[in-house]
Amino acid sequence: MAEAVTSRRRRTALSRERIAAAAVALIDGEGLDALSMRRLGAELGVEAMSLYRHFPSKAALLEAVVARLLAELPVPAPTTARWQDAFRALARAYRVLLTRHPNAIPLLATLELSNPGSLAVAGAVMALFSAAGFDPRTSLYVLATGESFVIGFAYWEAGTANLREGRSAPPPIPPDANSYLVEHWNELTEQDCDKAFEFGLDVLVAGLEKARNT
Amino acid sequence: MAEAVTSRRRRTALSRERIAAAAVALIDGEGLDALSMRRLGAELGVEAMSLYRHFPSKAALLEAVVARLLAELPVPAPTTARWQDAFRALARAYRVLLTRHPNAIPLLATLELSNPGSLAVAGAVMALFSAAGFDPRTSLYVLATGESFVIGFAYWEAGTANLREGRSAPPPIPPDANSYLVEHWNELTEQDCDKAFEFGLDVLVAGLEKARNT
DNA sequence: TTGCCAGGACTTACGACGTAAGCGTACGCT
DNA sequence: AGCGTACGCTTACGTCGTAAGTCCTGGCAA
Repeated sequence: MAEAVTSRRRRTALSRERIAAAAVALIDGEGLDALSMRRLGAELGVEAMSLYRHFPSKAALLEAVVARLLAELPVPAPTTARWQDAFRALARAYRVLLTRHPNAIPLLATLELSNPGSLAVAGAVMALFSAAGFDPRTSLYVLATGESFVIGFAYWEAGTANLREGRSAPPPIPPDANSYLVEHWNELTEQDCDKAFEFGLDVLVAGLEKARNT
Repeated sequence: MAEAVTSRRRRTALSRERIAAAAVALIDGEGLDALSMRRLGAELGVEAMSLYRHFPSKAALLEAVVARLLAELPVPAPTTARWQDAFRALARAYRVLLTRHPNAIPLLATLELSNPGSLAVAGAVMALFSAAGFDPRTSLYVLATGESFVIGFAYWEAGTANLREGRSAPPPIPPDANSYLVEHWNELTEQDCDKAFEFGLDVLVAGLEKARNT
């Protein structure tokens, strides 16, 4: 009876990993608001309070969720590639992460640097830029600028999603809209977020190149 | 009895304006979570349900809060100034707004473009950049890039506040931190957000100048 | 002046939330 | 065989947003 020893346990045992995974699935599938302890418990075939055996609070659970999401982001290794390319690659990877988990954006946006995963990435990024010739203080500013752009862009993308997909009132142009707005309404509703992101990336890289030479 | 005619009314009458103002005050003073209908009612000397006479839902109230906050942002008028200066001025003004209401950042970050105030600003900004020689589509990208940076930076600033003010564990350096991180820990804890923001602004403007000439 | 009406605040109630406290049980040791 | 403990369950409290209905009061018509 080596295998079936545990008879049929309640399903498979609860664990931090399993709980966090279910939480991510729930957030992705039904939004951040759907993630309540009771609901998450139900999803796992368990009562809400059972989860507290594995996490001291919902906040702790959310931390684990963030860590799990951040693990999807490859920490950049020291590389021989041009720093411009490394920067672009990292920013794109971060955006992909946020795009795959749009409902988790607020979680990742309010990231405290106390999060170990977050610190690891931050350290690697700063090392990368220092190696590229930026001084440490400036490397930090570069990190702040890059991360700000990616996070902010995720909100932009989410905030204009209704517009782009025409899910809000067909043309909700307010009557008092300024004339420029009406004239170029199409630009707003037909915008291409990939292109906008790449535009921002180009701007940042060009600006950073100049900053590096001063 | 021209004045005291209404005898002593319950205080001063409730109104959308008064409610929204109290909501902003409550958010600023005690955080977004403190804003509950019951609590807000109490703040106004009134029961929670009375507020529903003036707003159909809490979401509607929050919209009014956002509108009120956005009204603090001066909509840029067409100007003869260099577009670089106008861009910087607007970004700084937005940051000031977010800094004065840090607890409201999530509200402003999730801004849908359906918000009239938001649309007005967006239109003005795009008009400004078009006048500066960017084509309309590119003007939109510029708007997206700039707003993303400012919003994202507000989160960065909020997320590193504990670190900067040393309110978190004195040095919460994780033991497995990469060596670069340990070595330059000071850069993280002593960072100057004003300088970081200005750095990002410089980068953006330089990058935009280059984008304009291509 | 009297009477009515409507607007605006109050009361009560429901289901969901996070979580404190304590209980029962079945597994893995010795 | 017996026991300790890890882990899930139950109950309960105070909070939330808000649906539904009640009651007071001030302003106007007659």
